[in-house]
Amino acid sequence: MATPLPPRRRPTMVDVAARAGVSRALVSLVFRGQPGASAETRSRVLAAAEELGYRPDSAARLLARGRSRTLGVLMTVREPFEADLVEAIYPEAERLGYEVLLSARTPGRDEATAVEGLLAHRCEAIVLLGPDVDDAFLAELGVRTVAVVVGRAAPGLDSVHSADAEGVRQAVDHLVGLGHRAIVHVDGGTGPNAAARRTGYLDAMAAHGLADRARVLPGAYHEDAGIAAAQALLAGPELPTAVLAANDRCALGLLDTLRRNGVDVPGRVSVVGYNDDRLARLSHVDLTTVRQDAGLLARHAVRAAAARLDDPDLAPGETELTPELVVRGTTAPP
Amino acid sequence: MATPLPPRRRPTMVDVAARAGVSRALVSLVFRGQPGASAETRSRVLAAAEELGYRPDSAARLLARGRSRTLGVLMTVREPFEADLVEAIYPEAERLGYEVLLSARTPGRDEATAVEGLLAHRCEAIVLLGPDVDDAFLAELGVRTVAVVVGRAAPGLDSVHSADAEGVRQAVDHLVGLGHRAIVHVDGGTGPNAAARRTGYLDAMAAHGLADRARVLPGAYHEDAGIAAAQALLAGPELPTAVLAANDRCALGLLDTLRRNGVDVPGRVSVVGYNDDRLARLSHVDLTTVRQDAGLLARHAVRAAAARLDDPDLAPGETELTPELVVRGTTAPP
DNA sequence: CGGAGCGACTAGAGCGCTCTAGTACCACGA
DNA sequence: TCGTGGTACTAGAGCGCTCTAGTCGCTCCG
Repeated sequence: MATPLPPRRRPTMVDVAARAGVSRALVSLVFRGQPGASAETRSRVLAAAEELGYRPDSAARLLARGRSRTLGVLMTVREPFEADLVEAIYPEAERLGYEVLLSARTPGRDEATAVEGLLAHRCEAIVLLGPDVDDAFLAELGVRTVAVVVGRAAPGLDSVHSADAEGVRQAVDHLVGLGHRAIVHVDGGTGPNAAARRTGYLDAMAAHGLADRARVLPGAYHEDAGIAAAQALLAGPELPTAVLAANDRCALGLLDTLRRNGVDVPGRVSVVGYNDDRLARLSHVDLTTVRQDAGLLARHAVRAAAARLDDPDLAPGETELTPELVVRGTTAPP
Repeated sequence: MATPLPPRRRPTMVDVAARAGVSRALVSLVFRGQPGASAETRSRVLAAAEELGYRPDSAARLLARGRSRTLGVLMTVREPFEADLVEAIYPEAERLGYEVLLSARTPGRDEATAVEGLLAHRCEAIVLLGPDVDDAFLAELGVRTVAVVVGRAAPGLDSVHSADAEGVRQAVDHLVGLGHRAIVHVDGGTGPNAAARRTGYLDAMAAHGLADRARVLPGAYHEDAGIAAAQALLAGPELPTAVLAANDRCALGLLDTLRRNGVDVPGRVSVVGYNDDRLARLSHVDLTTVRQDAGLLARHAVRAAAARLDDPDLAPGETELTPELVVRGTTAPP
């Protein structure tokens, strides 16, 4: 019993072929589901593979076949809206016969690094979720590979995003309709689309003849920015009657800080978010927000990538989806 | 100008070698940072590669080299605590010379599928974050590859988790110390470690002579469970003075629902979470919770994987880290 | 002056697959 | 009898790398 375990080598096609008494090529055929093997042989091969615990090596497969049929997705690991997107990307990719590889940007790992990782693993196309990089980087990436940008426009590349200005306009319309005049916007700073949302806000205010009431507070796309903005508002001379946050996470920070300081929402101040991510929908949050349909965005992105892989000469397209205001419990007449 | 673009083939080592006027092998040497190339040649090779936009193909590299030096991580895309873990895994993996590939379980994509994807991409080891599968599956995986389980014990495999019973005990001690007697536990249902936390709670209560006051409410590891539990408590004959939630997300739902129903936290009811994920730390949440050190868990997990890859005969080990109660603003004397 | 030793470089096999171009065999029709 | 066409299968090249076993000049030393 002192025999050492055989060096538990991963079984290969050769092993399966030997065991099934056929050639390597036949095994390959069977595993690719191609015709040319009799039903009887097919099942013998499958059985042999099963017994050996064989599973095709995708590196070798990748190398041999020109294509990897793998989609790389660049994401942020703690962004609820991106989580919604990722969840919707998997089924659509599978439907089109693509695998998905995820790579996360984190505080210590920038987008370039994350993308390089995906590229080295031979992803045929990269889907970038809300990338926060400059257009030059994207353009260069677009030359090197197929890239689809989700969540913002990207000149020269395929992009899928929602009409931010339109979404913000709906939110402003809603608030004005309720009777609000003092409507503040906490913006997304230099984040993706922040500029679009900001100008959308300013334009919408102007359209209602409230250009002089417009007020933009510097913010960002996370809770802390909402907290800071709320504190700034509380410290100011007078609270606005409504706040339009850069996104839901920002709105959450804002909401909570206001409430903790005794400000009734929506009684005294109305709050509107942006994205309609899972957090906003939680019944205890019940945030009025602008919905971007994550499933639709994801499906469009995957399809754009697939279409471009099928035909590289396709002109890059910008898909703009119309967002939709979802009125919930954080808005009311002033 | 009608010349079609040359079929934008990805450049290979051969191209670089040709351009630099050296052999393929030399280029390989340079890219692996091995000695054996003069500084002058080295920079010529690098320059040629740069000009061509060459990047090593990791599929081919993987195939040629026996090892892929890639770690697969199974995660849930919307779990804040797992996000903390993932963020900590990257730097540690890099330090040890491993790449990281992420694969997400989602409602429509189970753990087995996610793991298969990683395996097909030749991950040498799989790190499973809070897997919700049975031990048989884990055991089988452990035979097929190197697997490290994070967040729960796994017989026969390497695992890294914190001492849940101990963490819960600290929380109960803290509450009892504040004067609480009516302490309810909203549990994690069938989720990983839920049982450990539940018995930890029951034991701790018993240790304080409060066995007959112990009360467990069925719950789960998400906000909705917290909301439901809060509603159940509010509908009950009498509110407890303290609630110990299954995790932070559950605590959050609970907290918010209580507050929205006019229950002062911590004035009337104290709430304790579990995990200390980023959400709990947000200043507007300020949750008293049991901290599991994500960074430490992640580092241990990566190191365990690496150690086992270096020496497959290593006995599998269970690392239990001691959690630590973090007292914040949601607990006070009854 | 004849190697030994060393640094710089190359040839070529092989990693586990895919895929094209076959071969072998069996009806079946003329 | 000989194709003819179809089905079942195989041989072997090649994907882009790595890595072992070299070769080719040098310098250096006894």
